[in-house]
Amino acid sequence: MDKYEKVTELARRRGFLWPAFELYGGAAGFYDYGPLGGPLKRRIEDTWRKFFVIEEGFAEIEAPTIGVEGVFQASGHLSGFSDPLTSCGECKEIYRADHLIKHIVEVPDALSNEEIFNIIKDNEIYCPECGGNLSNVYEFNLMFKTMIGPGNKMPGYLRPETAQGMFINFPRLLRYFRDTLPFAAVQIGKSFRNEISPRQGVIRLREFTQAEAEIFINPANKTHPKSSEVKEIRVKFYSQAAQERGEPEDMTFGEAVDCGIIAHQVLAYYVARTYQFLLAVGISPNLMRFRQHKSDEMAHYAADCWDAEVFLDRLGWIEIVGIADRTDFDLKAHMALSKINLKVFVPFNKPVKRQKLMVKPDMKALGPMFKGKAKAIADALKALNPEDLRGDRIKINIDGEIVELDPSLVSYGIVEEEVRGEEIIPHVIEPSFGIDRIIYAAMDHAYYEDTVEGETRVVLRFKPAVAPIEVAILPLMDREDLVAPAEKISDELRSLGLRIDYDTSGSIGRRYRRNDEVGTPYCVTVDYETLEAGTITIRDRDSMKQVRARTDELAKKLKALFEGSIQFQEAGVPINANEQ
RNA sequence: GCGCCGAUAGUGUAGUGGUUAUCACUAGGCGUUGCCAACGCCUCGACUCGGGUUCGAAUCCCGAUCGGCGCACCA
Repeated sequence: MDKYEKVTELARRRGFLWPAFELYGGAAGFYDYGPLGGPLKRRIEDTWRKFFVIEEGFAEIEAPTIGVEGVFQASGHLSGFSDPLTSCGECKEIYRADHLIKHIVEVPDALSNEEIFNIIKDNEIYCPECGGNLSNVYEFNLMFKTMIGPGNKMPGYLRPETAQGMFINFPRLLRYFRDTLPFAAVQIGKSFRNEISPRQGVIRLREFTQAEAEIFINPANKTHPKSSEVKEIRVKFYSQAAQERGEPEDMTFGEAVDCGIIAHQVLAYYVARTYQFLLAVGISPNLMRFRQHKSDEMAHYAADCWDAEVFLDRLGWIEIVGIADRTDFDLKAHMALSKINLKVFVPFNKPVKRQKLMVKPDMKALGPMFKGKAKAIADALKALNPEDLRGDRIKINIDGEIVELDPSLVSYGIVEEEVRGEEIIPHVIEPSFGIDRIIYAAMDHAYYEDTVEGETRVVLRFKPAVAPIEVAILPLMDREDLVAPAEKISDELRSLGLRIDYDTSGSIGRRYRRNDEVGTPYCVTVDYETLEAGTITIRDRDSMKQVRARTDELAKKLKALFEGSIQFQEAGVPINANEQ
């Protein structure tokens, strides 16, 4: 059994991840989070919130998972997500139908499936592999479609990314942030892609969870005020050049920006924050690297794009986060389709004085003269240069018709005006996290086996901040005199908000092993000394060592352990379990 | 979507055209047990689904579903 199998088997058996709809035969690409997977996911999301909502001050919003057509027309998902396919009747090979006719038609995108098929037939195109006949052209769209309301009037689509929710709320977000750049909004939620062939468990899902941030910045200033806080952090960069060589290179974020490997400070800062977040949820730094998109895989509008990749047993290097400078692509697209101004007014430090040509058409004269065309003529006049306005006759072109005017019909002059700022379209830095993949990676990297007295001990070495169970309360034996105080301790710790598991079944060793397997950082045992001396023992998952502490100090000690303000040995008096 | 391979308790497995489907671990109960998967007894628990062949199918055949691998896809 390889590690992938061990981890997925453990995840299934102990209630982290379950294939969805098992009762009815299942469906590929859908998973349930079980009683331990649910809390693990929530705690990883909460850690993300701590990093990006609390510490970075980004605004968390929640948009519908179903979007109307315009959203995905503008985003490009409706056209870009829908590929015309054709397959060979002989060898069953599948082809992009539009790619087969690229040498015949300039823009195959513009054609219907039927037109593409006709071109394939008329030009006698056969299967490039075996020469067989090609089937009808059909559409495969990765968007899940539905209907909003009765009557099939309004199509809706399950969102393929959470990002659009931030883009289409841009005007309200801008107002919320008092019309000032930079600002950012985030969203944690479900996205949906009707993948052709979901594989590899939770790595490729049809319904999955994303945590995305859209950071709107002024394109003229791609520096970050906190970049000095991360510039000494050293990671493995797998830049375009490094990929050519086949070897990632170790350097600090400061160096990566200085030598131009990362496009700019803002991008570097959020790549660094991503690194810190991934460490916080238990991704191993040795099994992590940052890979730059090659120019041919980068979206055409992106200025630079870095993926956080983790190494997973059997699966290899898997992308878990993408951090892209999407420039002004998204806002421009929504501006073009919605006709809503999504620009931001950015004031200059000092107002600029500027000479400006002022053209004043004499509307009183032009109106009666040209009637309906008067406005078009006036607009054309305003667009002219001073040279054109001089001379005996002014010639303008209105929809191909040359109109000649007497110069007396328009007056003009140079005026001085004060310009206080300019309208810009913000650029967007987008860190996009695949939460499900991060959860799987956190389990894979936490998985650990050792051998104790000839038995294999399986441990998930979760960070306490993400462990689904934080403390197990275990009466040494299932006896009333031990059970009663143990229940009391459980209730007290629960009232403090700790995730407690209380277990009396089987031997103490068996319960330790069970808790190791689900990653419980600390086990507390209640024994006869609890009754006599008012003390309990605390057991550390990773070292299997125990200390004895006062029962009335337990909550305080646990809190300190979780905060990392004390070492385990400082939580009480060390004891050697084997001597007892 | 295509090709190859697979599917038996919670997990890992044995096995067969014909009595009540094997074993281990797990889980639950009782007893025992003073700190790292102890022990004894008891108990729960499965042939992925649909169709066909057959007197009889969990076993053979076909299809579907799910999973693994390869190809394709991954805006």
